[in-house]
Amino acid sequence: MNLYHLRYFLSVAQTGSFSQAAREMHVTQPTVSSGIAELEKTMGVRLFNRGGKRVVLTMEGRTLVNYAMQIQDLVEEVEDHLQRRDVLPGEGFQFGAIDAAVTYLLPDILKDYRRAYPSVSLSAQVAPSRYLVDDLLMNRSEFAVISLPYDHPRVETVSIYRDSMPLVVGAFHPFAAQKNATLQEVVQEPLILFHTDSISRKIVDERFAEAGVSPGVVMEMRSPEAMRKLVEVGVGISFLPLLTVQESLNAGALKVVDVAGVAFSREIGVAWRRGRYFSAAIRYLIEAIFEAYQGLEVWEKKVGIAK
Amino acid sequence: MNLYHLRYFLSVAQTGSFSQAAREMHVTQPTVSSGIAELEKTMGVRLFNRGGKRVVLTMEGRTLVNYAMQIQDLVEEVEDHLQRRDVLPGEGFQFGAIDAAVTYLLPDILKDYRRAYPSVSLSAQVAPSRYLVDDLLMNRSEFAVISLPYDHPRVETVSIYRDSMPLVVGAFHPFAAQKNATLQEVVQEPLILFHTDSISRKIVDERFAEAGVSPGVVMEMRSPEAMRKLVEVGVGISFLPLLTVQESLNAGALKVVDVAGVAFSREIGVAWRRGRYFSAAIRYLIEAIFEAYQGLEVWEKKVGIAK
DNA sequence: GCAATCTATAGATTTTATCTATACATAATA
DNA sequence: TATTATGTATAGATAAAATCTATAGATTGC
Repeated sequence: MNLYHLRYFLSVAQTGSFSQAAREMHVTQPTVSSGIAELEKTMGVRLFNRGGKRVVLTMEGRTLVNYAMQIQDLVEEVEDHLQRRDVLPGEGFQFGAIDAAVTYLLPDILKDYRRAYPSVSLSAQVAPSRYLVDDLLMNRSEFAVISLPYDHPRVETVSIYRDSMPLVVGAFHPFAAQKNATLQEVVQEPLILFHTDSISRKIVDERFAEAGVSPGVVMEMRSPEAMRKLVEVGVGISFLPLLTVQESLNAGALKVVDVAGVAFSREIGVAWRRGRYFSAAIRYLIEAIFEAYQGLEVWEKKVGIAK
Repeated sequence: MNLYHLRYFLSVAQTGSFSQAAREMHVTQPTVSSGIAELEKTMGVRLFNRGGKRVVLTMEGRTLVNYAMQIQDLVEEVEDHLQRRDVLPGEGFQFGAIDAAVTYLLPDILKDYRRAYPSVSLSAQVAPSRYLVDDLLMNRSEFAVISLPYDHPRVETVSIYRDSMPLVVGAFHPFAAQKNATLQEVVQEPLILFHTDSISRKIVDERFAEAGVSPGVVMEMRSPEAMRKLVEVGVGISFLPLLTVQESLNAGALKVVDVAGVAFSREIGVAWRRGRYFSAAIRYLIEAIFEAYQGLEVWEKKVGIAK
């Protein structure tokens, strides 16, 4: 059974003539003849009664017409859907994002996205970068918004946002008054830092190492929000992304303290498995992120405009 | 797009592996690869993300899975239906029959048939033989039960029933008492005969012609039932099929009168367009007719046992 | 009966599908 | 970090199929 033969069959059924169907299908009459013959052979039934000016469907032929039309409709429908890159209702995809991204960078973009693709269900996985990268490598996520840098032979990244990661202290901490401090002073204080498997922590550690000092860590956590709270109530001080603490700064619950000669910052970027193909609905979201921030050109170069 | 490729595709989607799908489909892995590649090319989208131990469907791939499964189901269903010669609900066929056949010969057979094929809708066309043959030639009926003989190069016939066609008179007609009459006596009486385009009439005319007499026809009709009534009330006398008048004879409303030396009879048979293919549901009915009466062997010889 | 029109068939040709062999990439393992 | 096992992609050869041309055989309509 062959989709072309089905098409010939329907045309014959409709026109009542092999010759006319052949003209309609832009093939020769023997082609239609053998197509029908092949169908009849595999089905083991006669589909038409010949021998007149017109051929007439048998009962089995009428049965096949019923099915063939349905099959044909489905084939046309799916080709149409796919070629227009329509998304089936209920269809969706998964992506990853770190806490800061999903909380501060993406909300507006996701809101717009829902308007553009209302039928696409989005599933955002929120976790530390390294877990998100695992998902990428296992093909469980389409892409992820993670902390950079992240070096892996099978992962590509494009930066979209550089976020400073200043030293923040509670409003009543001694540093709050003096507005700046040296690294030597800082390591004397109880520090609340990200867990060692986080990229932000790695950045902090690198700066300390460059300066030849080692911090007195009192707590390690994975949740920046929790860390913010702890700093606010004076449990310790911390280097936290500006995105995370902006509100507390505005409210006066936290204060930024310059650390002489050392700038802490981390980048946030989009990461994906190298060579991955992006469906139109997914590419739309990624490109909306780049448009809102930066990196569209780099992305286009890496993925290839042609797509 | 090709049904085999769709099958490969579904297998890959299910197993997450081209190689495994190939093993499942009993083809080589490159066959699956090129099948998927061909689908992707004609659709213009990527269906799988490769590059891992397992391949993973893209959104478009998931869409195609949806459709491919439906298409596959329909294909299997129709193949099953046709190979088992099942009849789709509401499907049916048309056949022709003369009045006497549909009234006296077929009722029990049709009743049995409804039990064997309850979902098949039968449409019986009741008309004089020559019109029924027109339907056969135009492929509007599958077969017809008509009066014989009927000679046409494109129509085959098999006799199933020989019906005598005696002279019948009303209970109070003078002939009723004497039990027999000569043709010379008969032509003096007002005769009610079938219309000239009927086969039964032709038979009667031939007998008269052989005897060298010509009847005094007072009425020509197409309805044997109406003729029976007219004879009963004494409008005239008639040669009518025994099937038609049996009840009236039993009731005493009509009497049979032997006509010296002349036997009138007509045959009823099944006719079909030469070379016609019969669906199983139709053949079943025809063969039920032959089994109930006669002619099964002749039919099988003419149609071919192989079918 | 004849011309026109239809379907079937045979044989040649082209296209498509499949296979074998192998390259290349990735993931797991030592 | 190299190695092995397992996957997919690709090139070229082969097999299968679909299609075409040409023509025969049949039927309808004039």
